[in-house]
Amino acid sequence: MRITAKADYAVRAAAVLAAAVPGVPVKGEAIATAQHIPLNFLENILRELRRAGIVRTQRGADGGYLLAVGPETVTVADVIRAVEGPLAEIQGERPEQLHYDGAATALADVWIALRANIRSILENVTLGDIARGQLPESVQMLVDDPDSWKARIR
Amino acid sequence: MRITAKADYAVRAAAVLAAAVPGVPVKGEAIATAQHIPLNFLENILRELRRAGIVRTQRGADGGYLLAVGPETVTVADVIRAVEGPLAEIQGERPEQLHYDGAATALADVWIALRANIRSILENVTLGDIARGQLPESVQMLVDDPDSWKARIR
DNA sequence: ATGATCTCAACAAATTTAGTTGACAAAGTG
DNA sequence: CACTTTGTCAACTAAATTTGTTGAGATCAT
Repeated sequence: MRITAKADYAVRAAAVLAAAVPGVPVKGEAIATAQHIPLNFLENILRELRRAGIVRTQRGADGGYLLAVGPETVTVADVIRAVEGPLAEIQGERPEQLHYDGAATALADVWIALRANIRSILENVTLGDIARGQLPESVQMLVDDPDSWKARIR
Repeated sequence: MRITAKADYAVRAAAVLAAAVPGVPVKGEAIATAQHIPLNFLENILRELRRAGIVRTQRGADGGYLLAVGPETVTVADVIRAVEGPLAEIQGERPEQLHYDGAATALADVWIALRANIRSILENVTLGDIARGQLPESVQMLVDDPDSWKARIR
């Protein structure tokens, strides 16, 4: 269960746009230096966000990238899906398409529940939330629980 | 956020052992055919589960694999950690070790909350639960919610 | 001893990840 | 118009990860 560099970069770049003055384009290079993201790679990512309708672009001098929609209407899940596809996959299949035999039959339900819990975080945090530094209460409750911060030693 | 074939195989193999008659070894080949897992790959995985103290082995004729501990004391999270390392990583780092700048500062908390929600499923389902086909109520509630089954169209 | 079974290191093909490169297109400025 | 700035895009690539396979060996019960 890993978040790739690409997905992480995408959310961070989108957060920068969410925090920018509305209507004023932010240059790719400004995003790259602010978030320490390789510029060329970032441009690939921003182009995918544009194709997904999350980002708008302006070419030429004084050009750059802008959010295509309001920061409160785009969730982290939207951004990740735009660059990586489905939020949760098991061996490349969506959880609801699996079927297991014998002793493992109930495992399919575990994956369904897992995806539901992943969604309940990623679909409830918007770019605006991140840019403002104010997460929804249901998410903040988890952050405030000391247990959430403990690394489980293997 | 994907579950690899290896992690999926590991949980399914462990579920087979959890469902077996206690004390009687199950042959690798029996697990492989029951769950449609390539035998050689499965043996690699079972060896890792043995090193993690989850599985016990018996060599020779009438040998095979057994759970080293009670099925109710091993969680899905334990099995996945044994073969894949930490449950949730962002760019190879644990969530609590991240720090972001500027507009993305709050993103670190999102990853913490995400891991907490992943754990609340995977650390609360045991191999016994899966083998019996009876998941904990908090997990089953999510499975019973029709929303959990909908594929989000991108 | 013998056959069944697990052990282990090494190898390897395919895929994914994380980028880089270079030619091009559009927008604004002088 | 020429020129600079910026995004667009396809193609390429190195490294890591995933998903296995192979073959020689160790161990156990009979």
